Amino acid sequence: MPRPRSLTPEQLATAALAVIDRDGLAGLSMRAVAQEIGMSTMGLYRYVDDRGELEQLVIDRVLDTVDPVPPDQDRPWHERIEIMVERLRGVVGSHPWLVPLIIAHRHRSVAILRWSEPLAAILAEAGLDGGERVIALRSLLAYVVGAIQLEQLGPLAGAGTQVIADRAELPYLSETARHAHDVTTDEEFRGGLALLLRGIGGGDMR
Amino acid sequence: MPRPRSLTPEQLATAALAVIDRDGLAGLSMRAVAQEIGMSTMGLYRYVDDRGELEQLVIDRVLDTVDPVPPDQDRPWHERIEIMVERLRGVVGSHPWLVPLIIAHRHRSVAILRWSEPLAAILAEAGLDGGERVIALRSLLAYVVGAIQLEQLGPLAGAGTQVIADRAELPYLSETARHAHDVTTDEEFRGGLALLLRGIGGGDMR
DNA sequence: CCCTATAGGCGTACGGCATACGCTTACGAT
DNA sequence: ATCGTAAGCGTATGCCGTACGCCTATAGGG
Repeated sequence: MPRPRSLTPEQLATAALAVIDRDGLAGLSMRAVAQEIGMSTMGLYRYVDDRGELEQLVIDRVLDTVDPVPPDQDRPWHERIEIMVERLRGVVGSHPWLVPLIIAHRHRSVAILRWSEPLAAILAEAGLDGGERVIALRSLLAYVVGAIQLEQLGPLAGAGTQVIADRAELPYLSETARHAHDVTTDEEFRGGLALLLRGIGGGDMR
Repeated sequence: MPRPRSLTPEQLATAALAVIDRDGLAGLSMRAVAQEIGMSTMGLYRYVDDRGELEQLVIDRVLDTVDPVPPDQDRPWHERIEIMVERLRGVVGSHPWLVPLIIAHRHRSVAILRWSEPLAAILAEAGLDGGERVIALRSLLAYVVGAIQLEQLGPLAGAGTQVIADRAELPYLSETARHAHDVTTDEEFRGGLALLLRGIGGGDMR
């Protein structure tokens, strides 16, 4: 009977994402999103209760693009986990600004659960049960979350690493930093993941 | 010749930390800190250029309390790494509010470098060189950063885990969640770290 | 075809934030 | 006693999220 809505939640999320991609997370405000859409600021509040809900909309929209379909069962389990993890990293890595948002709203996102399900299944298939599986799953999550942030905040090949390399009072650390250029971002991520997977597999990648 | 300063940077950091511990990170503002000290808001700007510098002061003050002294050389290398990592976790864990600040300002903190140095040394002693050591060090850092955040944002024993346990459409994940109560926070953290260390050690903890 | 209930959309206003700018004032060296 | 310097403060600006109340477009019933 009344006036119909003129906006879908997707359009809202898309507009907010456009603002973030253009002006960074600091540029995200109710005013900016309203202007992006061409609506008044307060008009947005017909669609979301508050700013947090808009943020949730954005991260849902992004995380929904992570493919949750279990990879080919013929591959060894550690390869399958690597595939799943790389999918998440790929999606999040293409919107680095909103990593903090994802961290903050992670527990309210259904997409991340749908993504975790095949991970849990693969771990079960690898022979992990009960507490072992809990720990393996959480460790993977911790590694992914931490690695993406490290990558985004201070890339291995960045200026910060060079500063470390020049610090004579930290011999081992600076020597390590000097080798950082040999390691690409992808190698770093996959290398660390491989270490974790080797640990999960008991060392023999069974 | 001119009027002397009435505040040390430590006092400033202590006041800001008091505000955070009392009112949370959201309660941290130049006004709040000024009030805590008993000074006007703008008076603070004689000591810091902007809010970011005050945040840096706070996290330096906290991270400076992390013991960087290398542990007893007689212990096996993986135990020594565990000791170092637990020291960082202990300090950060007692100020959970400022985890986001630490993440954001990590690369400007000297304390974290002083803490990383023995870590790099121990890894070298474990036989890791060049790219291998780079990856191992970054992985440890990524794990620690991620695990502390996961722990703080959604404890394994918390309500979020229960919600997952009840989701019938995610059988493996919910079955995993049902075992979460068996795992304490410490076990989770050490368990994941042990997996990573096992991977670093090549599976045989040599 | 008009009427009207309903919800969409908007304007204004409030309190809080960081901080630029300029003034006043306490102080130590002369 | 005087004066240059830097400490500390008051005010103002332009952001922010959002509570509240108004106006109006619209679709269903008459």
